[in-house]
Amino acid sequence: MTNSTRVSRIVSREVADCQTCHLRALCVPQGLPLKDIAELNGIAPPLAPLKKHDALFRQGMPFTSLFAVRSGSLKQVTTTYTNEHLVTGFFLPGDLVGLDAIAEECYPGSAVALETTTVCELPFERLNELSLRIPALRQRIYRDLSQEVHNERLMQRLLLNRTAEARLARFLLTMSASFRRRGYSPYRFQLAMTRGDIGNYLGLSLETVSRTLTRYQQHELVVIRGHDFHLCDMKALTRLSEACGRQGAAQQPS
Amino acid sequence: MTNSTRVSRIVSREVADCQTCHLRALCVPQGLPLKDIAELNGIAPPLAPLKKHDALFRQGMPFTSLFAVRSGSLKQVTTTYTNEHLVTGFFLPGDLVGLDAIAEECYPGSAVALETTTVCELPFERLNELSLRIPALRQRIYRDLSQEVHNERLMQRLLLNRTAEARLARFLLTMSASFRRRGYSPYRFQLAMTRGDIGNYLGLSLETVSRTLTRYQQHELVVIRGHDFHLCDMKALTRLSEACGRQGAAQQPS
DNA sequence: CGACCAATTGAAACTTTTCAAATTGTGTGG
DNA sequence: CCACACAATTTGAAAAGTTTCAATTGGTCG
Repeated sequence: MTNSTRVSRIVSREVADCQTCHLRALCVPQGLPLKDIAELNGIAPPLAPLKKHDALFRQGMPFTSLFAVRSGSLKQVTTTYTNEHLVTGFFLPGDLVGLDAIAEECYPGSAVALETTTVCELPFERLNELSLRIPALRQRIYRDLSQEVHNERLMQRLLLNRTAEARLARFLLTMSASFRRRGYSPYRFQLAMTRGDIGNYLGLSLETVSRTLTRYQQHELVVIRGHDFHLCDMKALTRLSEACGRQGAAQQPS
Repeated sequence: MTNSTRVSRIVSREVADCQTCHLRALCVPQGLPLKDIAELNGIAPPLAPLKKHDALFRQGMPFTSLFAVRSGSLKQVTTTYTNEHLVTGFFLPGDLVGLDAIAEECYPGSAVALETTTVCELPFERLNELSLRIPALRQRIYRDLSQEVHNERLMQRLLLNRTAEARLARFLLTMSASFRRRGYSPYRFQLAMTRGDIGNYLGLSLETVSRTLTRYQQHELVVIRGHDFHLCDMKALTRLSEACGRQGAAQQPS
């Protein structure tokens, strides 16, 4: 349909720096010894920048690499066999994109740039080989994968039993924490995705997202100007995100 | 409180080497054929049977092993820091319990038997050692973990945008598929968990679960007697589970 | 049998979606 | 650079779905 989402994956392998890229890429939750990181240098060339709406990879393409986000952001969209488009994740600088492809041999969703975005490619074959020689790397991959499993599990449940207010509060706080971990301000950040993307991700209609955000502003919890987010009252947001508005959760299940 | 949920985990560590068994043991999504469960006996000795409400492990205990379910069933319950109890998964014979603990060093939830249940213990250290020598095994672990990530991601989104009717239909079909994979009838099976457990898992109140199930019966899609489930009209259930009752999904997110 | 827990059912309150329309923002071509 | 078209956002009001509260039934176990 729209050719603006064509795949642009032209590799420009002339980049030497990338040391920082590796560090950030592979040290998201926890670091890898520096001497091991050095070994990775050869294998992660940054790709040509993606423009907004460009796909890093498309659902169904054979899995070859993980990608570490250097700058910008992406969303992952999975199209189900019933032809629904589900936003299954957002990726910020430092995130590894493609982890959920390892099992499939193919990417189970498309990664689409939300803005101008640059990534490093980490060919999985090479990672695999390296992981034999570098125990810490193997451990790291295990950890990241397992971490994902756990995060998804918990996030899912947390969202399911919650009101729009709580979901959105949690979303904002999660984003805030991401930025904090990366050394950016947790109080003020830009989110390139649309209200529709957020709603899709959280299981809410875009109208509900808009309304809820408006209500937050009226209560002076946040100030939002387009894609510019300003968290003013983290405490209140935290309280909201924890309020278990619906049952099914707090009870003793047996 | 109730001492019936005491931890029973007696390890017997005499391990004979059997690569195939380990490999098969790791075939989580597919489940483990019944005849192979016997084979596991040598390497991964079954623990003393758990009685209903017994915990296989408790949230926070140091992670040491994965467990393969031999018979019976369990639920995993995670208690959040806000003291909510979330049912994060159900495990049937052939399932691997504990995958999401690898990242944490500790089990991120408690595994509680829903009925009399037997499991085999798979010490993770051994798996880890073996994975060094057996590339296929390492691949298998990667794959299973990644599969989980993907499944969780998709399941989450699918549930989030759906009505109670669709969620429950999907739940039943998922269970049905599990039983089919294990060689049991996909049309008739027993689920030991309570309506409350199901509701908690799906993000619905137990009343809604009950009502929806009743409605299914009125339309003759199923026959349910307590924990005895009878799926009569799989097609209709499938149709229901696919109906995207709410927006946020079907739209082109950009 | 009685106590207790799970399941069912009803009715009111509440939340979210849906539909519709107005407004703002953005990028492109003249 | 402006104007236009198109996308994203906001807002309103009615409809739909879910939860909550409350009461009842059914089953199990000591």
